[in-house]
Order: sequence, then C-alpha cells, then structure tokens
Amino acid sequence: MFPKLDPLLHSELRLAVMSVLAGVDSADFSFIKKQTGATAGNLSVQIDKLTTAGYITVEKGFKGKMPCTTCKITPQGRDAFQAYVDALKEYLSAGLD
Amino acid sequence: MFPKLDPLLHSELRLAVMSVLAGVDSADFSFIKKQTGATAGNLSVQIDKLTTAGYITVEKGFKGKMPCTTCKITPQGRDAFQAYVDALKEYLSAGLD
DNA sequence: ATAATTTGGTTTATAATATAAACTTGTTTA
DNA sequence: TAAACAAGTTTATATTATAAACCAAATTAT
Repeated sequence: MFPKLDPLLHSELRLAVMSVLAGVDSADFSFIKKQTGATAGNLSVQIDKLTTAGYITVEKGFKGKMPCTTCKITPQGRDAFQAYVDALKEYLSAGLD
Repeated sequence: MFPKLDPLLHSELRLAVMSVLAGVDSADFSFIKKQTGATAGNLSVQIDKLTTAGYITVEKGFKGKMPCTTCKITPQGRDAFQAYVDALKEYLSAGLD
C-alpha cells in the first residue's frame, strides 16, 4: 500500500536541491544556496550525497578568478525525483484533493 | 521559497499513519500496523510522538479480553497534515504536472 | 604593501531520528 | 500446564541532518 520512499530524496534539503535542479539546465552552488536558504556546510554534504547516488553531476571550474561549483540533474536523478513524487502521492492522497 | 517541512510529519512511518487516519474515523493499532507494514516497536514510538504533538488521540481499551489501542486524528492533526501537503507541493511542483 | 573582509566552499563534531531487537503482560491453544 | 501467540512498550543502535569550525584564495580597505 505505502511504497518505500527513496531515503536519498526524503530529506528536506536534498529534495529542495533536486527541485531547483529539476527546473533549470544547471545551477551553481551559490545559486542553490540562495534558493534553498541552506548553510554552505549542509549544502556541501547533501550535494555530495546526491552526486554519489548519481542523481546529479558536479563540475568544478572558475567564474572569473572565483571557484564555482556547477550542478546538474542527471536523467537518473530526474527519474528518481519523479518516482519519489509518485510514491509520495500515495501518502498524501487524502490531502491532494 | 521552500517552506519548512513539519519534521513530525516528514517521516515515512508517521506520514503513513496520518494518511491512514485521515481516511477513517478511527483505527486500532493492529490495523495501522497492517496497513503501514511497520514493526510494532516502530509504530508504538511514532504513535507516541504524534500523540504528544496533539496530532492524534489514543484510547486504550479492550476488544473482548484483548488490549486494543485505538487512534484517531485530531482537527489539529488534520490541519498539520494539510499544511504539510501544501508545503510539499512547493518542493514537488516540478514533478506534479 | 598588508591587514581585514568576503567568497566559495570542505571537514568534522554533535544532536536528533528512525528503526528494530529485546522484553513484558496477558491470552489462547495444544 | 506448557507452548505459542497477541498486543504493545522499552531500549539500544545505527543513520542522518545540521551547523560550527575550518581553509584557501580573492577582494577591499588602510
């Protein structure tokens, strides 16, 4: 009845990060930080986890002279996000009407 | 942009419990256990937390000679559930179309 | 020039959480 | 009356989320 929720996505900050990335081609660390309101440390950790899971890719480069970490959702990440949304619907159905 | 998610509801099992209770007048422990597939220990703990939060009420009685714990969602619990659903929509919008 | 501040992060320590294993109390069945 | 089962509760553990502390380089102020 209640499908298991992907623990990687069932996390406030990671879910917010995925939500941001689902809507853009790519986004850099500072942008995601601003959109989510997360602390840098927390964001850094969660981005690592999403990367390890293959849900996003990270490219480190420079914007001018400043370091810049750019993130992008992967097809696998997009699938996982969609699956998570679908699974959640089972839990929320009472409130989605 | 991303509203804070009620940590009491952002839990797989507690959310499932609330989802069950949102759809019925009341439900006893064993029924919830079966619907959610949870272990008794886990369920017991999570029911306590929901009770302490005022999201559900618990009545202990007997069904024949057997102890029977009956749970019911409160108006406050219903509101919190709805608020949680609404908040989540902000996170999921990319996947709800 | 160089000191102070800011940017863009990473590492690490801590506190909270979820979860199941172990336990309890009483009931039913063999 | 012993064994198995029902209905939970308590407690121990492992995981997790989170922010504080830290680091390196760039920018700004003195």
